[in-house]
Amino acid sequence: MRMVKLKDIAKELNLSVSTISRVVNNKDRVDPKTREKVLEMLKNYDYKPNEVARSLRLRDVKTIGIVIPDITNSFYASVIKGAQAVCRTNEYSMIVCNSDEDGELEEGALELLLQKQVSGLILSSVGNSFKLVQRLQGNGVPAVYIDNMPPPMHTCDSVSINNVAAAYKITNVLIEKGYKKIGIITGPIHQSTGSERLSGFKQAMANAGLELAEEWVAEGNFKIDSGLSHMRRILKMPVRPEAMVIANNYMAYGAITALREAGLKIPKDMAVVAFDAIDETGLLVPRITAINQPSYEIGRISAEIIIKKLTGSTNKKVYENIILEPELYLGSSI
Amino acid sequence: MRMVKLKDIAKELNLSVSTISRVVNNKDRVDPKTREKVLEMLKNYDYKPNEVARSLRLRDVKTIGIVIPDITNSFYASVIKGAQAVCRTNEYSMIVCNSDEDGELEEGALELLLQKQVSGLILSSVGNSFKLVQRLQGNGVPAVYIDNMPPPMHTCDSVSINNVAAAYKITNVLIEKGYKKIGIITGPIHQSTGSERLSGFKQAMANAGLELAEEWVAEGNFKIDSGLSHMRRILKMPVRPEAMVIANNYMAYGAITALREAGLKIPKDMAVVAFDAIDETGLLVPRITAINQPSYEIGRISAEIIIKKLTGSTNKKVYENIILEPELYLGSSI
DNA sequence: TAAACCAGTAATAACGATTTTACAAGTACT
DNA sequence: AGTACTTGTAAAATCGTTATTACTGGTTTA
Repeated sequence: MRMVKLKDIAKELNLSVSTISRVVNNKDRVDPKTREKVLEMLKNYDYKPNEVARSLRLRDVKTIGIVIPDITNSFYASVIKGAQAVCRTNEYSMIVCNSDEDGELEEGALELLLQKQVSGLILSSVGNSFKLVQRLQGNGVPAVYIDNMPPPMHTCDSVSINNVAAAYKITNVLIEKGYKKIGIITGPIHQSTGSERLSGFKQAMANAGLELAEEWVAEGNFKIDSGLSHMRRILKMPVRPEAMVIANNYMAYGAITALREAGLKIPKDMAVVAFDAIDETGLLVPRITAINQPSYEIGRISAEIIIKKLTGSTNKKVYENIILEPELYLGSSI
Repeated sequence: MRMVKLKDIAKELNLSVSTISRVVNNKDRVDPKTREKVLEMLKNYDYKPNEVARSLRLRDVKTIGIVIPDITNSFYASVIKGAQAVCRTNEYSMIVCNSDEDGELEEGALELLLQKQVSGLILSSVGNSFKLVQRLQGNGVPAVYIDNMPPPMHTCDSVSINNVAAAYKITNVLIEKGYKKIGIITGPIHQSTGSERLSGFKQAMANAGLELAEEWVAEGNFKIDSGLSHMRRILKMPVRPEAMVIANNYMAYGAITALREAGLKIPKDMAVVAFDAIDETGLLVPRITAINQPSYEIGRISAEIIIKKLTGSTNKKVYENIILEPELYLGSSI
């Protein structure tokens, strides 16, 4: 059994396709009596318009593409969930692509989305796909960067937190507690999240007049293993830091594991602060003090920006750079 | 700047659209010299076919739809990731829909996917959307159920674990350790996961000749709160179970929280076993003994079944019901 | 009463691709 | 030399919609 189409309904009622279409789309210029008849028949056959044909004709697929590094990271999952909620109420759907933290795969995903003619794009970039994004934008596709910002940020929309300020803030929490020997495991330096969090950390240290020990500054890759290995390495040093800032949740898991391996207690032997909701179970002891990004909101606002640009009369060339306020969660890890 | 299309290239080279199309699709019957010229021009303009038009003509959108209750649940996120990997290598994309555990929203999502003409469907159903799924199948769209099975399972493909056997097994782990007074917090009884896990539990109890105390059998809803409140209630009873089976990860978080509130230790005061990877951080103490579903595999195999049916010559009316072996993780919670 | 207008409908032309058919010129075969 | 086949290309049909234009009666207007 094939799907019933306008033509079938038209034939059944001896009407033209265009009339049926006008009924479906609730346009005027159709006799109330005819409309009645058509509506009944549509219901009989349970007619559902073919969105592919519709998209082609209207040149709009009503679909937002999202490319993120890892969907199993609850931060990104939550971003997606937020964007979804907005999409649903606006009858948009979402094509979700995992880049697996791989720049090539990210570009592949973007090309796919380009070909699929997505109406809008949400992107957390791990590579340098900026040119592709510009092409999308050139075709009238609004693009919102989240998490990692592209080099020339002012030519894109974005929704993020102020990573420099956030890192500054959480480092200061340590400093105010009296910690002086502080290290950091940050993210890849070529990603804005990595470099900005490092930068905020350094500013806080400098501002407090604290010496920054370069051997306690490690560049991780935002994955568990890198938190584990960097912390293991640091723990072997003749002089250890008293506290560590860890630039994301996964690396924190690894770092904490390294501390436990070494039989060290948090915060007695070393204090730990981090980024992202470390523990969605709420069961981890001690609770880790962390900068908590409003992930759901990031997704929600991103989708709203896109839909506003698509449906509203706002100028597409005017870009919004939304900075959200992260939440500081105070645990007992310091 | 609009997107360049076949017609533009054709005009530029004084050729017909069909010739360009044949070059793009690597069909024969085109002069090598012409092909050369065309290829160069395609590269010049960086031509990318419009997938919407293509999909309409070919009647295939090369897209798999997936509807799951909650993308922030790492189980489902992992399913998606597995399916994605397969989709990527086969140049399919995925439309992801959250049902938020709501039957109505689930149906809405399915209708959307139907209209979008998705090529295949992966579904974890929380309601009774079976009729809609049948309609999809009637249109030649392979549908794979995961997690929760529909009532007449033999008319659909499915990938799951044997929930009865798994519950039986993990209950037996408790029994072999010598626990006799055992309770359970299961999922909604109208969902197969809920009822089957309860059923396996009951079989294990009966088989061991243990008495089943009905007041220790609670029907939860797979969310944190329900684990919390049911466990609180059970802890207030005059006679407490010595061990509890919890039917999923979220309810386990709640149940463990209730135990901690009451100052009870696992497993000394009460043993706990559960379903799903309780702790992705690997930091929870004690580690919870649990049935671990191969979520990534479930996604991967689901997508493979769909793509095989779409591209292969397999009969679409022959359904596969894949039962995967879950992993038993032995923690120190018993 | 003829021109102008209107409501209701059908016919037609898009949207951007692929596939089928048609056709022209060149080559092979009898 | 005339037919048949081959090769390369163009033209047309198609996918299922929506939007524009054209047409048909009937009603209003000058």
